[in-house]
Amino acid sequence: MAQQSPSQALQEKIVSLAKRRGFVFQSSEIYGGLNGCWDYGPLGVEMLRNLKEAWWRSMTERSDMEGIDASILMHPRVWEASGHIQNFSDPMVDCRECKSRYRVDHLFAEMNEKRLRNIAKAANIESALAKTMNMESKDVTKEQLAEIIVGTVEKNDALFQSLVEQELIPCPNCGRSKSLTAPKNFNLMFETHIGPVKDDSNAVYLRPETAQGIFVNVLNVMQSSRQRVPFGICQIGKSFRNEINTKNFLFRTREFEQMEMQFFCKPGTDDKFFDDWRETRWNWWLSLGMPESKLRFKPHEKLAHYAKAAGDIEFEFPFGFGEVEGIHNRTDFDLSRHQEFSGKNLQVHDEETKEKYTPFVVETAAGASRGFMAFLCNGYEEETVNGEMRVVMRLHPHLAPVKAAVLPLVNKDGMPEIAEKLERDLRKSMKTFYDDSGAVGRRYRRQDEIGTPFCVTIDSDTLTDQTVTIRERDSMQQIRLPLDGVRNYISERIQNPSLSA
RNA sequence: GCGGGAGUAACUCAGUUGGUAGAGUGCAACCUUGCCAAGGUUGAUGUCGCGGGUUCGAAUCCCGUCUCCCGCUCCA
Repeated sequence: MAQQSPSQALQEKIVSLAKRRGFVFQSSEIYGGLNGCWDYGPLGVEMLRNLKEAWWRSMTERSDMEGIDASILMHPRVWEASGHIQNFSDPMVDCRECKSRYRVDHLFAEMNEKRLRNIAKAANIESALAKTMNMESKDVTKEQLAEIIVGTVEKNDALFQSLVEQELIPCPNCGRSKSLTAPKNFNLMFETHIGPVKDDSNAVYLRPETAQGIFVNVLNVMQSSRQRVPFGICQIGKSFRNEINTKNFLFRTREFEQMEMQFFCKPGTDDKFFDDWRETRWNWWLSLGMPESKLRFKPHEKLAHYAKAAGDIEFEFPFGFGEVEGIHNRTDFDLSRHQEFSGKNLQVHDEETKEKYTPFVVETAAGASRGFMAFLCNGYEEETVNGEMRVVMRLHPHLAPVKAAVLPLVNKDGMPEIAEKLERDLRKSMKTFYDDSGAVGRRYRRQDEIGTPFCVTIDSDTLTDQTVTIRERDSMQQIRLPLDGVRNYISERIQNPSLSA
């Protein structure tokens, strides 16, 4: 067995439990699996639905919010407008010697000016560049130079290779010349084709983010719902990114689900809404049982091309802190671009000042798959009870896939019949599980492992006085209740977990 | 994509110098059991990740490949 850290062991235990109990399976496992893809099993799908439901309700139960569900396939021009066509395909090169990999644009961005000028000269683009920028070649800045070179080189692999051969582009890591491979294009969007014939003219993309489905529908939503700025639109849905490397179970996958909200507001109010949403979203994670000690808010140092302010809510996974939700001030970038590319007016009218403006957008984009994994990691706990190890998944009752298990203490004297009837009754209002196999203690532990908050046990007293015990997952304590009060009791405790027994 | 580790039952893992696979847990059935898992009896389940090669014979040796984990890289 390879040496592994405790956190690595923890992650493997969670992955193992997830499979064994039906939370998450690897995709296409009987065929050897598909890299970076996972399936949700019977318990996983319940929990994921609960998570999305909790998000949806918290977001839409307010007067300034509407929901949509946009198509995954969108007009290809959407991705030109969003910048994904340009920014989401980064040519990369490898160093044959030291095995380092670089993005071509990074390669030139790091170079000093002298080298850049030599390259421009060698590539014979210096004068062309000065002409297009309408200035003398000596006045062109280092950054502009790098930008133009990148633009030229990225479209011309032969040119790049000839520059490498001329020893103008050494490897930044090992310094060797002539060691870089030809640029390889990594398109981070999945491409498919509309219609039965595959050619470039009918290419479409699986969306790499759900946001654009909201932006392109902003007029439709405003007109149909009579919302006025400020207001938000939210959506839950799958997105796809052709990641170079998948990693860490559900954390970095090629197909993932987002829970996303775009809030449209007047320029000048965006900073306030950014702060408000950051706080709202932070508190949402806490409301589902995330301890503040395992969360942090990390502001972005380098901002994306569209953002004015951005930061991530990060959870401390076994492998370290990782983003579970991003909060971005996207400014008017997206709507302006769609306005430009579609030719449609996406401005709104200010009643007070009689001015027109393009709304600013504050985005909250939470990962459903990542959140799911975060709650599993957070809930997993091993503790010692009477000298035995107990594995308990401390999931918030809203998230728990099964809310209540019904157990006959023993399989005789009519206990199973009463238990079955109770289970049928409870099933109408919550997800339940009936278990009559083995000793009751073992059945409790089985439920602990999948995070079931309550177990109801029918015993011999039930036969005479119509009462049952309810055993609570975290404390393992039991109370006695009348049989006909069970449903209300559990419903209330799920609704408001802070109520004590 | 590079480097390192791993892949044998649902899970965790044994399997010696090559001789067609075992344990524990789990699962199923029956018995037992009256509140915190591992009492009893019986039973089922294996493309040894996949493909090829060497060999009379491969879980074991060789090559390729897939998947997972770690590090680098990447993550508009």
